[in-house]
Amino acid sequence: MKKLIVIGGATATGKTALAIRLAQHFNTAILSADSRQFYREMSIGTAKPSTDELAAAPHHFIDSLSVVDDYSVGDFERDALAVLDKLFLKKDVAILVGGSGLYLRAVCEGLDKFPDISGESKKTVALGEKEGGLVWLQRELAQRDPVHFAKIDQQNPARLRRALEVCIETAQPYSAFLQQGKKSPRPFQPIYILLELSRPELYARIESRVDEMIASGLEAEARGLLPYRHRPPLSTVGYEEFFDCFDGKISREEAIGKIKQHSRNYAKRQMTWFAKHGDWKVFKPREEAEILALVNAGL
RNA sequence: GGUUUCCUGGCCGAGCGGUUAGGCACAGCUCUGCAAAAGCUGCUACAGCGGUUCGAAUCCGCUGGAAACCU
Repeated sequence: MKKLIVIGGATATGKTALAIRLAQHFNTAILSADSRQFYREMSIGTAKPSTDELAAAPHHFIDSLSVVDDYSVGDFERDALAVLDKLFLKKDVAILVGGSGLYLRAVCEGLDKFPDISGESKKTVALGEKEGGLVWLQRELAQRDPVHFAKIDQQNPARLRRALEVCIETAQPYSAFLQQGKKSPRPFQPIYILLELSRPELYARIESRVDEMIASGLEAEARGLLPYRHRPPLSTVGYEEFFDCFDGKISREEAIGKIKQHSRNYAKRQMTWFAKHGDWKVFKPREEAEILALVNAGL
């Protein structure tokens, strides 16, 4: 059975470095599951691997998209599986790294199959929401899919929107697509490795990493992306704060402080996700020897 | 020394006799296609001391602190 080494962890825990070491050791390639490092226009603010790091091992899904492209977890699941199929023709081990929990899960466990949503359906929902707000979304979904409506967070517009889009697109309830038969089985076995740092260590690393980003020119990168600020990938820590700064809403100093703060908030959410999803073996970033031992034991 | 204004939770900030204002932070959490997103929960403070009142962050007095102006 082929093995997929899955490396998770909050931002700034050292996932990139570990992935490269393991890729070199097993002479294999890395698949990035980072929902922001896909975009070639966003490098400094996403802590993308450096040119040297990219040269140190083959990488997939870094710079694979432009901020004007539409992309979703579903697309990623499909694309990643395709890459893995090819890779496993020649290798017994591959590596999947990233901080986007849902993306990791999509590859390892799979999501239920949903049809693509047309622009029409999205427009219908957007218009309804614009005119009727959250209440409209709630009423519509309650009517079209009472089963799912009862289960989800009814205060969360993003959840309501998505379910409603599926209902409108397919003229079937969203819940009809859930667990329709089993998710397609994976031709590999994941080995889950979670990198963890103590809260103080993590926060200190986030702080210094943000300082490095600033020194490397994050502000200029953000300025260049100002025309794309309303594209989904730009709702990202490190960019939104600078947009506010360019708008004159906050000072540069405040923006930097906010970036640090929001990175901590983000890291906390990631930790919550990883704690609740998946069967992770937890390590400190320095414990490379132990990690290798674990992986070898699994081979 | 005198006059005036101000003092609200970690921070910002409403309030002007009877309400948990609210936002941010912080902490905890949710999660099947915008996921670095989006959402939920917790966090009852009014500088101190007296007084008025059925009831005071809100009115009065004293004390302390801050700012402005005057001499």
